[in-house]
Amino acid sequence: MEGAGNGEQRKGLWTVEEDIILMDYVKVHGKGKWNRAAKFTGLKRDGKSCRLRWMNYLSPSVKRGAFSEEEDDLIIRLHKLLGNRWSLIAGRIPGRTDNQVKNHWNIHLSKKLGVKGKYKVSDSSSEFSKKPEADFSIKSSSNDRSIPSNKTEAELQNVLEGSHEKAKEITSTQEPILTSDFYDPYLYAPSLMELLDESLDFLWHDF
DNA sequence: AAATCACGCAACCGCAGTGAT
DNA sequence: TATCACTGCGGTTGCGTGATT
Repeated sequence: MEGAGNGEQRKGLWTVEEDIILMDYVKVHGKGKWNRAAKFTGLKRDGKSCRLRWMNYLSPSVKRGAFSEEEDDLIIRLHKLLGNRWSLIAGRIPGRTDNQVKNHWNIHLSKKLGVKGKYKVSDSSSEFSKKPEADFSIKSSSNDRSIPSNKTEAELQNVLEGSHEKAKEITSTQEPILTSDFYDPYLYAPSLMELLDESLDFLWHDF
């Protein structure tokens, strides 16, 4: 891979200078091709590191600061439904990354809920507690936000498909909340979040 | 004031999936 | 069709910092 012949790779925390270099690169070339970004900028970081730094920290869509009660509540409920599918959960919480959600869960929420064992989600605690054999067959167009398959799959699909249409309606009449570059109507329409939240409610009573 | 501990966050690692050639 | 590069994800680790002793 890249970097193999590149002598020493820097590790650890990013410096301000590195951040600026990476941000400048993204400004000009856009996201993606992170390995090339690493080469092009001369950063002694590999592509994965550049990507992670951007996604988790530099991206303007990343919300900093403490999690709100609403976010906590949403995470708890989505985790109940989806298990440790952090990217999926984060995808439903505007401005939060999977890393943030994961950390927040492990540090705060798992304690709060008395979940035993770091990262462990008991098999029974999550309806969709992952495994490859499960049919995560429904894919959204833009990303791997697949939806677990089980008896509620169709319902969930309806929720999300309906949400998609509603999102278009909602977002077509309002300004994007965040920069267009990262704008995802699935995620950033507050009305949609409420809708999704309400729509999922019927799923919770089974748990 | 120094040492220790606990917590929180950022970053790394390994693997799997996907697309391009 | 096979291979490779790239991306994304979840789990884990390491470091910085504030609190406590």
